[in-house]
Amino acid sequence: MQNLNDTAHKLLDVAERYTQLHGFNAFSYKDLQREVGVKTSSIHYYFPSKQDLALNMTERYVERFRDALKAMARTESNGVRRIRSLAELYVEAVGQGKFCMCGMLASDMLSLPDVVNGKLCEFFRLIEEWVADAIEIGKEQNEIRHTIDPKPAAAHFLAALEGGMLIARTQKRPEYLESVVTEALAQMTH
Amino acid sequence: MQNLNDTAHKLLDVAERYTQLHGFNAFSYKDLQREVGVKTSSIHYYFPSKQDLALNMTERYVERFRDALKAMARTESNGVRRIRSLAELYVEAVGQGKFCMCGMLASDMLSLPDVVNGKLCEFFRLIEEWVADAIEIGKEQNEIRHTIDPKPAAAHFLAALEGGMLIARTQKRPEYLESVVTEALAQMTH
DNA sequence: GTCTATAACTCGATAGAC
DNA sequence: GTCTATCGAGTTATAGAC
Repeated sequence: MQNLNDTAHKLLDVAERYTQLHGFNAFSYKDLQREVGVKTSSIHYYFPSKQDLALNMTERYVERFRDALKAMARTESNGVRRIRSLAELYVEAVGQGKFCMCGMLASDMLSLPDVVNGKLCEFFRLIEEWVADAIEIGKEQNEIRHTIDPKPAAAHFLAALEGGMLIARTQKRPEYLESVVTEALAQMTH
Repeated sequence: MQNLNDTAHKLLDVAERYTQLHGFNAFSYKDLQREVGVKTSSIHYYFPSKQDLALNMTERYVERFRDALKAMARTESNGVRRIRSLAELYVEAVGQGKFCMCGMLASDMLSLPDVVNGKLCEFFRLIEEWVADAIEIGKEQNEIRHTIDPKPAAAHFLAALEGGMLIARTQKRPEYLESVVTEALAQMTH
């Protein structure tokens, strides 16, 4: 991903935003041309096919998200608050009318190459394990109940996060997602 | 919805399946022509625009789902088992590689008319209230903890259901959704 | 109601000059 | 790297005969 120049990154930025707002199949190279100021034929120079664009976009996104998770783990040692800071990212995105980029791609999975689907699985597994770690820490800090099994609880939390985002966006109510997160944490803590 | 003839219903059947598998913008009138055996121009006779198709499809879906919920409530008086029977529908759909139709439309909401979006909100509210009722009953039957507040807990459960479906489908693992449901119920019950 | 024929448009993608 | 020009295919939608 680091072997892409400035123009390529701008193209991925716009593609990413369109994907989160409208879906990957709902924007065209012409949209990128209009927003970045580079002709569609030049876009094909960077990404020969739209599937190449999908793969590069997803790889960059997952890479950045992994870094963001590491940073959050570094700056927040409290398990529950660590989970809350992840949820903040999602709430903020919904506030901008966006859905999770990988969630959006997941809904379009049948029209995307398998390698992209693999990246989506990697993304979800990544967050799941990060949340499981945070839950484990929360248990050690005696804030999360000892009856909670970190792994399935993390899968459950991630599912609620993705689904809550989808529903909150539909209803144009970011508070919906906040309420889902609050309830999720309430059920896990004492 | 009852004022549609047999051909119209067949068209909606196929449109519904395509939407759940690929998304509303990922199939064309030509796909319907191939599967139903009616020319695309005839499809426009029933549904002048594709947005009309979207609205009719969604209205019929919500109407049928409402009936299915009523039937489940009638045949199952146990709150927890009632919730489980709803989850069964979702698990079965994932087993067929499908996503929730309204969840799929929710991801395409920006390309759909507002009236469809209204139907999606109605759908989610419908399920949420149904689940809240089931939780209330589960509390009365002393299976669900008295500390659980039905309304936010129902929103949380619905979110986990939708998100779990999305992730399970991505990973081609219906068991993922089953595990999410099991965890959700475990956290709510004693 | 269903058909043939076609309009009008958009899409991803390529060739080749600079 | 970026451009102009264009191809071929796909899309929704309409007109009009039967």
